[in-house]
Amino acid sequence: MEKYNDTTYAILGILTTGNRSGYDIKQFMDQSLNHFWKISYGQIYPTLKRLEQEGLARVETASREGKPDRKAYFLTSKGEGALKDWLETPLQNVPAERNEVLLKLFFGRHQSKEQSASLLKEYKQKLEAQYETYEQIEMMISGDGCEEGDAPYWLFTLDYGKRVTRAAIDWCEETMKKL
Amino acid sequence: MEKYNDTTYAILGILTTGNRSGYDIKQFMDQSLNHFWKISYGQIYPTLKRLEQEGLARVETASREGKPDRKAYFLTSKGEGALKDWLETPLQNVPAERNEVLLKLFFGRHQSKEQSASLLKEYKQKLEAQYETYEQIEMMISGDGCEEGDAPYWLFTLDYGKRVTRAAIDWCEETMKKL
DNA sequence: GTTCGCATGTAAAGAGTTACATGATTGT
DNA sequence: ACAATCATGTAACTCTTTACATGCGAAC
Repeated sequence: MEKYNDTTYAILGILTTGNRSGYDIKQFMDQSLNHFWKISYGQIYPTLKRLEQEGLARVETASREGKPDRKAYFLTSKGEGALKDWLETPLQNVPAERNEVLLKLFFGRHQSKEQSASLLKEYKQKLEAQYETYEQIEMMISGDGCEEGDAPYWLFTLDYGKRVTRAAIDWCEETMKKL
Repeated sequence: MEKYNDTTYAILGILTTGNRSGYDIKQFMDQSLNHFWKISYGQIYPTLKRLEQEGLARVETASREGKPDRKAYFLTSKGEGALKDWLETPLQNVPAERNEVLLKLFFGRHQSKEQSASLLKEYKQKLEAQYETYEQIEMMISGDGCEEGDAPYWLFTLDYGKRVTRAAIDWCEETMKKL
């Protein structure tokens, strides 16, 4: 069996949500998975092509006068199987996130306390904005029938984002005091 | 002025700590920056070469009979300037960390509750191991004269790691209950 | 005698972003 | 007129890892 990377499985998974075209997938990702998985068109379109070539998805091309074609991708049973296989595979690595703020603070000895403080302040603001975004998405999902289907799982991931972001905000505050 | 990426600045910064060779840099990174910045030899050696070519560092090669040469790199004043300039530049992006666990949980509808639970359990174990690693490094740094020099800043980054990891562990526990 | 630590480096492959190209429609 | 949204896609570039190549000395 071919090997795919996690990004490919992300796309495979999104196809189960009813988002069918490359464009749809990008939209959906920007709204829902953005806090833990980003992706660009430069990956989406070639990946969809490959999925189709290898029988994990089939495509329906709708020609619409004037407008560009709209290609809708659908998972095949082989595709569904591949997704489930991947879901079952144990975790490989919990990869360290790269954090520019920590990297700069690590070398903070070489700058003034004020500079370190403004770095933390800037970071805190971005984290707070992120936190609000999570709350907004949460409200959108929570609305209708959130006890069923995908919604509970989506809310779990948002809860993660909120908790971790909250912890980071607290750290910013505490660290500013210690400087 | 040339443009460098954050990885290059990480190496530049490490040169201020007294770690001089490519090998030293890798060792130091694996011990101290591992939780927010990883790097491979494939990046270190070419980067050091470039730093030297562009005058940010100079190199002293020690030929030792039998053994391979040992190259020690030292920051030039130009290199120190470049590091300080980078430290002052505002944050560009707080890039979303990619998280395989969240990605799998997001599509949790397509697997059994038991499978989702074991995913979380596995993740929790890795996080707890990570937490312990942070505590061990913390103890090593805390030992001698930790009020001076780089130590306080290094402890800040470890505190971040601990807080965020703790939040993630809590989330694992809570989410397992909700499944 | 084999593995581990020291110590350097390169080549190839994979992953991912950015910029570009095309072109219709809709709203300001 | 101009920008935004819809919609597809490719090429070039950057970043990063992995695998390989070399070879000594010490420990087991």
